[in-house]
Amino acid sequence: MLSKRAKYAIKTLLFLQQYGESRPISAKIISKEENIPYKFLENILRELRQNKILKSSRGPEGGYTFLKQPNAITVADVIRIVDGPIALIPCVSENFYEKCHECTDEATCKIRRLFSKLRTEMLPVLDTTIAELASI
Amino acid sequence: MLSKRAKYAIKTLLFLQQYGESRPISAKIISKEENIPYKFLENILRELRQNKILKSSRGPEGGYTFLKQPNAITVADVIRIVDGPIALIPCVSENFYEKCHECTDEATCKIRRLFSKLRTEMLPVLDTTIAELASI
DNA sequence: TTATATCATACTTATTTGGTAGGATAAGTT
DNA sequence: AACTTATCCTACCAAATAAGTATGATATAA
Repeated sequence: MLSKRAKYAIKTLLFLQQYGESRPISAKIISKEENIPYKFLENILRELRQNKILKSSRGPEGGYTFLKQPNAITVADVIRIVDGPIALIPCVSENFYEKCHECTDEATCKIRRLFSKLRTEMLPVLDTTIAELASI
Repeated sequence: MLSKRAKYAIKTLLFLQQYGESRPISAKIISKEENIPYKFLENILRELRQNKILKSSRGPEGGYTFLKQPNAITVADVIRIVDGPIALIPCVSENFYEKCHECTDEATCKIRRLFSKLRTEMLPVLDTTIAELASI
């Protein structure tokens, strides 16, 4: 399951794409409009900034805008930052690889093979950019 | 992420497919061979039995065999029984549908649209049967 | 009758998720 | 300078879920 955190993050980026082209948008506004708990949103925004997706400006009229362009940010990027791996088992993850604890032979593991295929099918869908997603 | 429970369940079914055609296989053997904590495995086996995937026989020489045939059990079936929905957000799940809490309009929700497509891509992969998976 | 299994309920423990609290810091406005 | 509006940061907390255990009852073949 996608976490609320990730869902909020995507919603936030879609909101910024729609209203934040020129001026920064504050967490307060996003929180109110997208129905996201304020303090929780702050955490998410910080994470997006630390990962070079957004930039921020302080003070009145401050808020958040894109650092990376919306047509260069994929949904997969956001999920990886916020939730971690796309793959459903760690041993087929490209970005968060981990050996399965009980697995004796990765090369012949049938589950691994299936979930590797699954990841392969999932990725193109999640490689949709925020810009594309907004215009769907 | 796939839970360990689900992974163990699939491994168990693969094991039965390989060694349990004729005689029942005990939890003890599966536990040892597949490296699954015994008592935890018992829970999983019970769930699979209650969901008409396996049947059991008691006493010495007892154990578990298929009730449903391996070519009629899909990986998706197992995941649904053990973990719940395949879909990554509840509002696009066929078998475990739930409205998203903050969502105002499901019909126009772009996230919903994307994750609906994602589910559509995932399903054919997970509709692989245990029999097919064993012979991959 | 004994050994080997499943069966059932309940409990525990660790991790993750979804937040909150409280205050520091920066910047624009008056 | 004071005030307001905002981000920034660390830490904490509560509920839910995941993963695994404990204890004992029940059935069955030898």
